[in-house]
Amino acid sequence: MENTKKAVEMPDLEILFDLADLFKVFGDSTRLRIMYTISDNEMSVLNIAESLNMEQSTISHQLRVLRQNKLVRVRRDGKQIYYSLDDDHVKKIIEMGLDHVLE
Amino acid sequence: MENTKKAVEMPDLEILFDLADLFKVFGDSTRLRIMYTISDNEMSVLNIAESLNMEQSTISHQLRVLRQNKLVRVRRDGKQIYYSLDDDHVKKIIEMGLDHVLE
DNA sequence: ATGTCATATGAACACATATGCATATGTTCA
DNA sequence: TGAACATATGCATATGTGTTCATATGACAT
Repeated sequence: MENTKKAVEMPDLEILFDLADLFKVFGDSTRLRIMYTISDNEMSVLNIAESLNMEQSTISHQLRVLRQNKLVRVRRDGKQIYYSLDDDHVKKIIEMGLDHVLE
Repeated sequence: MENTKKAVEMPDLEILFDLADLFKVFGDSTRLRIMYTISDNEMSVLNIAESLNMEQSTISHQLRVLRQNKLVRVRRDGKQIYYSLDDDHVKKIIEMGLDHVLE
């Protein structure tokens, strides 16, 4: 074999759009902070807002984005709604990026 | 141990901004297409543009973004400048995202 | 040096997006 | 039912971003 690199076929355009949309979600520091905040424990919206010292509505807006992209789990308990990271998959994506940034 | 999830410490804000900036780069379908195009072979700017059926300047602008984020390697040969993906690291980030999108 | 080709850059525009304010929705408890 | 609390949503706005056009920069050959 001349070339050791495997040819990676380009996914369909539609999938590429979805992929770009996914990475867009990770491309905002507020959302990253939210993800870190709920990475080990679920948290209510207000708790997240206080923890990050930001407006409740800002957090709520961004949580919606995370929800729509299936990156968080949601659980209602009375008046409060608790959010947590959906899976370790999400953490891995972040860690991969972090590796690149830190090197 | 009650909680099996490891507590992941939140990186400093400055690093989070860098991290968000990195993911922003992946958050555009044109740049993703460019990355796929040069993932197994280096390619000249014009070749990339023709291959994706886009303006040369559009590609050039986006290649600059990729360059600034150290995601591509650059090699000059005469009048042409050849771009290739910087490392397999980049591919892994894309694949991670793809896994999430396709599931 | 001049013309030609390849690439990069600047400006302008259209479009997307993050945030904050005000308010609506939904839940609990009295 | 009504008050109090938690969350979500609509709107307005400021800021960011992708693309195109025109042009500059740089390299090569004659």
